[in-house]
Amino acid sequence: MTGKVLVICEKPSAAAKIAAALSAGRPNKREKHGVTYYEFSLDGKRFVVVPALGHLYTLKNTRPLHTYPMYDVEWVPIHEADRNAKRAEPFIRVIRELGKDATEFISACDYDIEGSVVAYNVLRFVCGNGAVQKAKRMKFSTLTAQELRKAYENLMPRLDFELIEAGLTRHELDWYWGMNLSKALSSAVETAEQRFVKLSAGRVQTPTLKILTEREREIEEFEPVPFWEIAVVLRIGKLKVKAQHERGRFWDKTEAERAYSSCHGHNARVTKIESRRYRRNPPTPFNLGDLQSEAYRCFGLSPIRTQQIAQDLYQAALISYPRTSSQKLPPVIGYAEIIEKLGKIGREYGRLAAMLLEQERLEPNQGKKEDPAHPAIFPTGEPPTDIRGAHLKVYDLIVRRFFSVFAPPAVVESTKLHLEIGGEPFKLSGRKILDPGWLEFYGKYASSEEVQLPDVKVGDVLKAEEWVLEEKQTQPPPRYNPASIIREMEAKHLGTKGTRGPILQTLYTRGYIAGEQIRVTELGKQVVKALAQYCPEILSEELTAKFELEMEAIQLGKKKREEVLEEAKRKLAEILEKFRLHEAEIGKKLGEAQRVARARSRVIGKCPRCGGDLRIVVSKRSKKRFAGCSNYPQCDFSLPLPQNGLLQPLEQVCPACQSPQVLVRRAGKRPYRFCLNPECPEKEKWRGK
DNA sequence: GCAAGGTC
Repeated sequence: MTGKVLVICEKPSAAAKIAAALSAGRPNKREKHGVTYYEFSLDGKRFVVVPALGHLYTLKNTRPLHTYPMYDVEWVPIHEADRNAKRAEPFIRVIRELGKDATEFISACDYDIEGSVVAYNVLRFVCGNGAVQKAKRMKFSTLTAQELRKAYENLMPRLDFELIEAGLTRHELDWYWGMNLSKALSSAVETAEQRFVKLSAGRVQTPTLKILTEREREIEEFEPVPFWEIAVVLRIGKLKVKAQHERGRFWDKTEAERAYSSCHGHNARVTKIESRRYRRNPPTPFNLGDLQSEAYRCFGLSPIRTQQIAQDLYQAALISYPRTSSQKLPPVIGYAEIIEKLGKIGREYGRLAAMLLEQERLEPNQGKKEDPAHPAIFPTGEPPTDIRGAHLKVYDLIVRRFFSVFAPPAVVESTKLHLEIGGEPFKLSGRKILDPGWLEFYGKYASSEEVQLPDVKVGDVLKAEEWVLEEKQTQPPPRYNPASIIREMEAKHLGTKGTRGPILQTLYTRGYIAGEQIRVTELGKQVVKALAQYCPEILSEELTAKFELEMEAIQLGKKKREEVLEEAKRKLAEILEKFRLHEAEIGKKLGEAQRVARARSRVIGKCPRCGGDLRIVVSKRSKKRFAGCSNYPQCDFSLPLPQNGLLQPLEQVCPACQSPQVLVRRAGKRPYRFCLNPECPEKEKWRGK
């Protein structure tokens, strides 16, 4: 053997696949300091394939961030900057030890700007000694053996420096903008009120907050307009149906009343029947965003919780890599084999799998979105052994979705009956599923419901039972919920698949937003207002777009990193200077808003004794927390609260007893609902056990 | 303290 090749991979699972592909399935698996790596020989050389764990290095300020602006940052091992990143340390150690006598280096991280930076930092900070100049690059778009081997055969002779430069710039720009603006916000409150409030702004979080604030404004400014609707309840045999006036909304009350009195007391006559058949195509394979959206719709799981569950399922080898944006399933994953294995898991899966395997062809209905390193999420076919609760629900959703994408389209017939009631035109719409196709595979997660229509023909007279004139009001646009805002972020290219959930969580943690139906707090509004005045750039998703253009220019060699960074510093200096001049007034408003938001976040519900606000209070004497009335000492109503974990008031009252509830979040545990009523019938059940 | 990005 004449040399030693060190292959650096993005993560442990990628290292396993890359080693297997290059060694034709025969790598020697080894372990050092708890890190698994692989060895084999190839082309007369000794290969060592090691994993990173995503970014092993991060940007850190070289001196304390007491004042702004501040641009002095350096790359440090991530465990030195983040106490929760201890597990990264052994990876650096292992790579250092194995790389000592390496003669060649290959960057085999994901082929995107972050992956390029992961490998580059490892090469320059861990391997040293010209590793950067010597290193070659593997370029692949999925981690399949075939493509990995091809990538090795067509090895790029040098690192992808253009991509690396773009990535380094992205990190620094985000740090400059985010840290400095965050510091400016917090400093403003400190100047005005001599107290510290943790505030933040950033390229992704702030435009997201802006979108939510805009919706808040639309809702506040919304003026409802009254309208009238006319419905007639018809009975045909056992079937009871509701026909609507063809005009839908009447904006004029007298017109509505005139139409109502015309039809009142009359039966309906069928004047025309229109029906049309159409196909509803199967859904596309899940990427992380789609899974988060569906898990929220079907189970009410928050995007961040779904992400955790998917990660757990992935680590249990039950599903493929979940942090993907791909909606495509390449044939190499082996459709039939997975479906067969899933079929053995249970009777229902068995029945569905058999139906799919009987089809002439297995071809997934793929979506348009792609991912540089991973296919869409799919079940591996491994039998789940010990999964329960939400994990089981998400697993089932993923399996059924996987089945569905191979199933035929559903055939639906929609029918519209035109009716005449006392000279007024009415309509009755129905939907019938002629062939369920994929709907049967998606099962209870499919939303399409049939609307049954009576079997009638033109000229038939249907008996009317009830005539209804209803006054309604136009509704404001709906509030975003965690799933819909994440979809919006994706549509506007804000954040990445893995960061959208956590960034939304940051907005909650800062107290900028609250509630399942997301409302922007007074604090969130004031942050947006202050930034709108002094730094409109950070509010708009265009900053992300601008960043992308700059990154592209760097990748094309049209711009230099230093140039882009200097430009950002100049811009920020200008913005921050103006901001500082108004620190006191900005800080006063932010501080006041923070108090309002904090007070509101403690309100759990109404006091059942006096109607005041029931709030979370911490006892001065015992330091214990309890729910107390805002009218204390006039009203001394109180209830006990759990003492451990973070409490989050819930909008919905307890389904069993209609009392207010809080969500209890404890580190590493599943959040649970706590009903304030000590006598809640649900708790009685538990006591009995 | 404070971002956004990767990872488990």
